[in-house]
Amino acid sequence: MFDQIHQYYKNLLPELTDEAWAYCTERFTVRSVKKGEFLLREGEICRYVSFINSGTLYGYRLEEGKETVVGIFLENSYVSEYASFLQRKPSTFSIVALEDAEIVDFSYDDIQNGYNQFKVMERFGRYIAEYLFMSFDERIYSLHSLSAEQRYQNLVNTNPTIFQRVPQYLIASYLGISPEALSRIRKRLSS
Amino acid sequence: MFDQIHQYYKNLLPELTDEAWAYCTERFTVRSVKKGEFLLREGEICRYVSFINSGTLYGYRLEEGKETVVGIFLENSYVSEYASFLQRKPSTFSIVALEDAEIVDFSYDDIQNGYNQFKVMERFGRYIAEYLFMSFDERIYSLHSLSAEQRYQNLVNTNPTIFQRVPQYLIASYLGISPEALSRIRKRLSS
DNA sequence: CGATTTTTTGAATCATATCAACGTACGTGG
DNA sequence: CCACGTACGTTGATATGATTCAAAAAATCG
Repeated sequence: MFDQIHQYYKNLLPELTDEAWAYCTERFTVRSVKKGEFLLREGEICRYVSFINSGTLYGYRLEEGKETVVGIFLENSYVSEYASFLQRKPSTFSIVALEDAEIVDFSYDDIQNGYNQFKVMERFGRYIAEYLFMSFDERIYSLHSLSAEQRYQNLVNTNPTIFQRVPQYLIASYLGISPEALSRIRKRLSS
Repeated sequence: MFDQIHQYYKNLLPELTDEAWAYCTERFTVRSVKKGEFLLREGEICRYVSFINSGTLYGYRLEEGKETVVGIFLENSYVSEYASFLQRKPSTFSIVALEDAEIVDFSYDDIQNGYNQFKVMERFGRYIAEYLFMSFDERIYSLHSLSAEQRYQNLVNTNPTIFQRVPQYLIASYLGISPEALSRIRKRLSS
């Protein structure tokens, strides 16, 4: 049940204590999310950080009636609207399952309590935030300095399997281009 | 000397202890940076997180012989190549003073030691990373979902004074547009 | 004040968006 | 199991916003 997430923790934080890990496992709750179900709706406060045991989800914002994809979340990583979670303010996007998924929830209160009780948890929280910061750093670089074509190639290189699991028009939106443009880029690069 | 940074700490972290603060002040080093001087050069490992007492700096990357501005750093905030700092890997951009500046350095080793010795410092590091994450979240939104004109207006609203201190062509680069485009946007909006 | 840097303006060009139509794949109910 | 409908992907034509290049105008600095 918690094998994957335990692996993730130990990997990020070798000094994790048994005591702190026990604190976590006692509070984790496993949940099944069916394809098309919402994990979070725009405007709600995000109360959990959720580890994805299996499945794929994506986050989107409604803009002028259209979906803008802000994130794609794959297994063995976390899904959350972390800014909403941290600030306890309404989320700016919704999260939906693209496929049936199994996730492990860890609630805001349990996490804050964990920070208070265990120094090693405090460090874990720091590592998570630092990791997210660095991921965002990459994404800013991509959006700021790369062409649509380069952003596409970047994504294919770092995540070759994503096209087998996520519809192309959602990937296009995530990359900040139209579905037509992505189709043409792929055609251009394949020939 | 450390009044501003003390204010910043207490604001972010009301539970800061005298002991932890003493640890910091004993290790802070104040430095003057003249206009045009480098705080960090692309390729070097960033060894400090620096608080800006006064002055303005900016970070840029060289791309096809041109400067791409990745950040603008104003007084009473931090300047660093934090991804380089955290991972101890070569920085992807340089940092230069736009005006004479006074900064307070806190070194990597002293910070890591602080994390080990004081739980409250560990929390401080978490808060900093969480804050940076949320700033980047905003920037990604801006680059992903707003037009050049909207990004400009956004910047003017959140930071009206920046145009008095930073040349327009650097701001244009930071916004991801050409100086000519920014000039035309300003003309369009002023009329 | 002159020299240099920064900003503005104009014209040509380019990448991507948009709109519309068509092709294809997929899953569901008959 | 096939047929139909819906969702997704591709292609073409046109529109749009931003880039690039060149040059002039304005601001800044020594």
